Amino acid sequence: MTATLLALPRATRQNSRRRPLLDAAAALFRKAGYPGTSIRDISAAAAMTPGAVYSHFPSKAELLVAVYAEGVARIAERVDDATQRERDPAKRLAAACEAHLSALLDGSDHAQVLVRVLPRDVPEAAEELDRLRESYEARFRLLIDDLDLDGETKRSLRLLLLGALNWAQVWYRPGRKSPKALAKRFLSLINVLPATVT
Amino acid sequence: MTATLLALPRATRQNSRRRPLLDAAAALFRKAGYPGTSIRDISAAAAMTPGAVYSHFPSKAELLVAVYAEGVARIAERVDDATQRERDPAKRLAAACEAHLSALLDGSDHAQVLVRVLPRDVPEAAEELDRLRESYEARFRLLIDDLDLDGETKRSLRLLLLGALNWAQVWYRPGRKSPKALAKRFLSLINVLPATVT
Amino acid sequence: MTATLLALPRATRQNSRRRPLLDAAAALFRKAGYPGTSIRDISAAAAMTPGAVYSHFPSKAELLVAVYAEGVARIAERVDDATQRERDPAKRLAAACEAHLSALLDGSDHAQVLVRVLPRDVPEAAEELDRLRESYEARFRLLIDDLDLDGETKRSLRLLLLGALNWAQVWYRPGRKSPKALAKRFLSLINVLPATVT
Amino acid sequence: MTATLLALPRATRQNSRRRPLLDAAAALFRKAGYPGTSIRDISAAAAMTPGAVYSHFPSKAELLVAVYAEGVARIAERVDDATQRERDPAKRLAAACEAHLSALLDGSDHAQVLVRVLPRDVPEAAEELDRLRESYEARFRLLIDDLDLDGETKRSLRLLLLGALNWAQVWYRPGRKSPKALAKRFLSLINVLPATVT
DNA sequence: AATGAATGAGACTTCATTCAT
DNA sequence: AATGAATGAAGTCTCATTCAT
Repeated sequence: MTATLLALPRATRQNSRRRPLLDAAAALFRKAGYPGTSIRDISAAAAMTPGAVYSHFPSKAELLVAVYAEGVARIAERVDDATQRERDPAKRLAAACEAHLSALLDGSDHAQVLVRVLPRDVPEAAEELDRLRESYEARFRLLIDDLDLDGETKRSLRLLLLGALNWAQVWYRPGRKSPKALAKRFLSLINVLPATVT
Repeated sequence: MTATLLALPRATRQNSRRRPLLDAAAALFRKAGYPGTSIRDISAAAAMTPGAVYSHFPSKAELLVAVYAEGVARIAERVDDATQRERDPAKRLAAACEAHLSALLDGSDHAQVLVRVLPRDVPEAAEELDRLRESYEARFRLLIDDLDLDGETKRSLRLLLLGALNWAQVWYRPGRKSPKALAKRFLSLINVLPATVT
Repeated sequence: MTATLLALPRATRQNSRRRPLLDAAAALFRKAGYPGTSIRDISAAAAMTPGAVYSHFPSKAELLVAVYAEGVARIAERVDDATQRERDPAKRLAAACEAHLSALLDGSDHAQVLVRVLPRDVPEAAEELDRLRESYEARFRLLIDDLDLDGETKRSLRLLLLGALNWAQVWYRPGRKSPKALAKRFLSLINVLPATVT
Repeated sequence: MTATLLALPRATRQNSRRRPLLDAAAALFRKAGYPGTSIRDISAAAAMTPGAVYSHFPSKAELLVAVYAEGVARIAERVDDATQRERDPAKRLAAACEAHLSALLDGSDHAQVLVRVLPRDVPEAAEELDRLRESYEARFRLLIDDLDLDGETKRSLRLLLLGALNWAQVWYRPGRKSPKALAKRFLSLINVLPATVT
């Protein structure tokens, strides 16, 4: 058994505590926001000492960046997955919106942090966080580009949809209506999309 | 007459520093958010000592509540003003959206704080802040109630519009396009509104 | 009516708020101790502003001294009253102990402050407070001097009795046994006093 | 062996500053009382920064509780030691009283804090402090239970003795008479104890 | 990779007191 | 005699981060 442990690839052992740390941080950032979460809180939730956190991340802001990056990866995976099942551009956009909202309201803590913690509230990392968000939202640019609309309308449509969906985290309470159904409802109000998308 | 003479200066003195204090707080909360703004920052901006702040407000959270209340009053005034100029329900809603977005992006610091600082980030005051926001957003409930739509559509329309508008504070950069024009663009994408509203 | 008010002797009007102030201070000092009571607390309880307190007393410590002085006067009056009804020295001491304990546990806030707030906890006024206490406790010196005991025994008896009685404020809870009965009990344990004193 | 080597320094390091911290706090609490002692005072006396105190105790009140607990341990040890040398119940009680008074007037700062700081002056910790005091004073209950007295007399005797002894801290000045001699004097005045106890 | 103690700055808040009015 | 705002110092405590071990 000891032999097995020692034989594991170095990287695996090294990062063995990185995973729980990242998850604990994601859970707390989502619940209490970035300033509302202390390194002590995170380390306690991950069963470490505060100092140990710095063996994995050089600062609290970098830890947030890592959570953000994972959030992007997770939500992107869900959106990409939903998108690939459709061929019609409007249906692809609709599927993306549904997956997006599901992830933000119901999904992993990491994904929810994308909207719970806004870059402007973490000046030290704002640029990086914006980059990460943008790398994800680029999907919506592309999806909307496939629609037969003029440029200004495309931009407005993107901002309208993402804004309405992201803001849902402010008012959403679980139980009433599923995120998917909410997204469908929103889409049904858009006049540049065919009524058949949902 | 004597009473008037004695009462006036007193009333003036009493509130003389409350106004700059409130304004300084609004400016800083808008710029840096609630946790990003310290009592020291505020008192310095209002040319007071930190302790003096507590002659006017019993806590930082109560100071925020006062800013919120004023923000609500200011944005409500602008929206009400715009609304009263129209008779057609759809046009009234459109005017409200334009005024709302103008206030949030261009208007007084106090109004902008409504969207810059979210209740969930200030647990001690969250309930009160939510009440204040709701007292303002009730206007949109009423405006949408005048449209000829079913209840579920009304609710979705309200959430879609307010979400998209509120979220604009996240991506908006002054210069490009006016808040009013942005709002018009958003409204033009809504299929339950006549194309003539804007 | 106005005429009446103005016609009152000057001193009376001047000190009209001194009484409620003193009483409020006594009540709060008794309940919460000296450091546990702020000028704000006192002024609020007396329906004044904090600044107004300084129209009557130059400092918080001096206010305490005034309460102490009144406490001494009140407890002294009760003890003197009880004492004068007896002729036998031992009975006079017993009556004094009973009155003393009654005043400390049941009596006016002012008297209770004598034991609730100890001079050592208010360095600025310690000397004055000690003087006041001593001026009161002198009664017990005199009463015990009338007993037929040697000097060292007199001193020990005084310290034993006053200590036991004063400390009662620490453990006493109303309801069980009356202060008078408690004092009698204590006295019945003293061998230099005749069994008939109580 | 390796374990021992690694474990010892660690254990040593862990508690190395707790001891001076506790001692500094005890000394200051005894001298100036609880509200009269600031965390800054304590940390300075222990050659730490104020923040470092919180590596050892979560609050000032908890620090006091720790001092109290040690005070109880120390005075209890002295009383138990004195008690064990005697067989006769009355003599055991007398020995306890002498040890008790010695500890309170002459003993370690920690023990003196038991009487210098009263639970009622620290509301946040009052319950815990009372528990600690009671756990110590239980000894006197037991010692007095061994005397041949009725219940009410036992209770009065305990309160009389402990009160008189504890109050000594208020008037005692070193030099005149030893604590032991004082305790003997007090005991000699008690009629339910044989004259031979001292 | 981890510990736990420590730092140093800074957080909010309280308080006795002062003072112009 | 009173007001209410202000001061200035000090209060307890938190926090991200560092570092010897």
